[in-house]
Amino acid sequence: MSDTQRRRHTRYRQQVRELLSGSEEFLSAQTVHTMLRSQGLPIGLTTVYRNLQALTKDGTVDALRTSTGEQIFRHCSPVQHHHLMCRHCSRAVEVTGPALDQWATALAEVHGFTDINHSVEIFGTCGSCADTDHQI
Amino acid sequence: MSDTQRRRHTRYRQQVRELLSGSEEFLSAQTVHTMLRSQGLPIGLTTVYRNLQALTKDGTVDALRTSTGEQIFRHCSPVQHHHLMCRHCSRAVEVTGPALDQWATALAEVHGFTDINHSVEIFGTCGSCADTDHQI
DNA sequence: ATAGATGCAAACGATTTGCAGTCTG
DNA sequence: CAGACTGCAAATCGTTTGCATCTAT
Repeated sequence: MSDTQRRRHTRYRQQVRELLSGSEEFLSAQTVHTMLRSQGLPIGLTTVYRNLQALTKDGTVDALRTSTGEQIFRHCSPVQHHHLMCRHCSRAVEVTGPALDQWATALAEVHGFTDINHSVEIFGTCGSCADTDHQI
Repeated sequence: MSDTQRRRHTRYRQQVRELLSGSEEFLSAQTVHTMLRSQGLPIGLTTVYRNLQALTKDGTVDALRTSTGEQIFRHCSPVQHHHLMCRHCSRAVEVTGPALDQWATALAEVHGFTDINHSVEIFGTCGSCADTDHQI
């Protein structure tokens, strides 16, 4: 749960890393697996999971949880940004909040916390879905 | 997925609601189940899940996900507050951020979103865990 | 009566692990 | 060569569902 052991340089880990580097989206392990397979890479789902885990542990990628409990990953971005997503169509808008980030950091420090990391998820009904008169 | 159907007034749902009303903590379904059983209530785990789901749908309780993907519930509080938690010992501090809440609401509206709901989770290493020289 | 509520067992979906074979440093 | 890495199948774990049985209204 805490070892950042020596890693070998393998083709698959490299591919997983590259795929994430080339996307600004948060992707699920299953999606990463499907994408790599469709690129003709015969990688196994287990390997994808293990590599995403390793990359997360090494701080190469960030991991998050969707509201359904599914894990999603994205390459670490220098700028922290958050998400505004529609609970009906899952449309997502990336937003940043410098003030918010500072607040979170300061707040955590005041409470004696270090090595801070935070995430903000805003859920709502987007315009088109509201129009469609979706039942909640 | 969207029906707030007519609910009957039953002993079990009442107990689940009361248990949550009496706690400021976020509790998992399993915990709620265990607590009710230890009170001598012969309720089934399935029923706990179904009631927590119903209460969440009716807006009586709020549901969240832990970093392990587990769902946790708490009675809705009039004031929105967020969490600062230690990634090692899971110690949590409740914090409020009026400015943040306004920012989130305004931001969502600007993007045409309605029926907004947001959550902020801040993770870090708390003082005691940092002292203990925990391996990351 | 009649539709919602409940319990149990089986089903599920995402993630993890055991194990044997493979490959990197 | 030793220790990482990989794949497959089986195991977990939290949560959901099918179904027959109760029970509130």
